[in-house]
Amino acid sequence: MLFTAAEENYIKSIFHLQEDGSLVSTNAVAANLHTSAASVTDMLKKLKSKKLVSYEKYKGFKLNTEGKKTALIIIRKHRLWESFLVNTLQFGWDEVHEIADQLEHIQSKKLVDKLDEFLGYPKFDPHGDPIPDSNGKMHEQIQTSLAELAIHESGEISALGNPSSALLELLQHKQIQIGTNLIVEKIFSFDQSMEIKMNNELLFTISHELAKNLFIKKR
Amino acid sequence: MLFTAAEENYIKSIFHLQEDGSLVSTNAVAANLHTSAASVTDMLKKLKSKKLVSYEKYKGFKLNTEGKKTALIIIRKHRLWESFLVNTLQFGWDEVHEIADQLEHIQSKKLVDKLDEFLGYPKFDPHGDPIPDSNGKMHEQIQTSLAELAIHESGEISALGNPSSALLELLQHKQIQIGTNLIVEKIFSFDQSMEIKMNNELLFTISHELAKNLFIKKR
DNA sequence: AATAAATTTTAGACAAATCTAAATTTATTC
DNA sequence: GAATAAATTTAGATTTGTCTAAAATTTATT
Repeated sequence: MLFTAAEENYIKSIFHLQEDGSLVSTNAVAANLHTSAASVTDMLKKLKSKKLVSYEKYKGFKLNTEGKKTALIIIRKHRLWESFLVNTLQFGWDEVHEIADQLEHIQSKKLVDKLDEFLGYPKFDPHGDPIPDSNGKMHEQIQTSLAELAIHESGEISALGNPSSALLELLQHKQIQIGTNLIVEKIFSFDQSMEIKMNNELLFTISHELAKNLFIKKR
Repeated sequence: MLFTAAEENYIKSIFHLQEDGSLVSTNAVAANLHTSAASVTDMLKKLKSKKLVSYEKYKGFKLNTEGKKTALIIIRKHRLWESFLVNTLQFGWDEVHEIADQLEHIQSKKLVDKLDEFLGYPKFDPHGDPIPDSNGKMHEQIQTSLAELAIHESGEISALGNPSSALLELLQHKQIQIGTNLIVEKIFSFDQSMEIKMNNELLFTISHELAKNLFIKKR
């Protein structure tokens, strides 16, 4: 099923506003999209007829299963394009949102999947938000970042937050990879840098910035 | 000045139809964009009011200087995105046109310039068409068709005469692409078909029809 | 519980881009 | 050069997405 850019913007907005399973209000969406409440009502009728939301007059609304699936496809595109803009084209993380808001509406599943592959299947975008995979599944942040580990805790590196070329270069040089075992030996309160023992032998100092981008399966 | 996707499509179409400085007809644009003549007339009034075309009722029309400048910006975007899709994301050159037709409408000069830089400032797109630089200047290329080469002459494929999907499919299958080096080994007077050695190893027979559609930079 | 306030929906209008059918202008042919 | 054909424009409608103002409904407050 294909949707217009306007429809997709409403779907995305509703998704972000229905944090848990709660109902969303007309005014909330209107404020979020900088549009009028009347426009939201109009669009809701359309989304209801397309079976993406459950909605009854005056009672609030929320995305149904199909609507959520659609939202995740759009969010996947948005976050992959943001990753591309920051990691590949060297944009600052603060200047990519507007452009990604346009790029997310490009219609081509193959393009998105090839972009994902090119970027190295990143799990998180430059803002640290999780990127849904091609089935709409997100790596829920059950994964702990290394930065959240306490002293003497140990685990195994399971994912990279943001596989930019700069990060990959650093990891390559230090021979850190997915599967590497580590234990936190010390944390300096001054800059929150950590001393980490890798595979029971090598001792590294790791910046807080880097630690936030290394995801760990605890043991 | 910003334009809608619809406006940009008409501007691009008129640009391609006014080869030299000739006037373009309503029907020609309608056919090119698969729309009705009435729609073209409507849009022409709009483009005239925005001072992009010179146009008088029933007399034909053409882009003025500002219109041509705008067209070149759109064409630059289209061809850079095609280069990205083929060179970076490994799309076949026969499957990128539709996607580039969407991407060319993304509004961000900075994005286009950064993409250009990332791609290494390419002068020609995967179909061999010249890419305007950020000032709208194109590297015009004096090209010979393969059919005009004499025996033992050599060169490099630099463009396609008529990149139809049928032609693209043939080239894709034979792994012939822009940049492929070749030398004419033999020409059969019977049907003017040629034996061509590609990249100093592969030997192909090429029909006169195909040779006329392959443009060569001689060496 | 009645009234006031806030929220939401409806009604009617508008701009963009498109269409079909009819009218107009230009081109062609006998 | 008049009749006919082709191309172009106009007139009137339609769809999408938006708006404002008014009406309907829900929620909050005396």
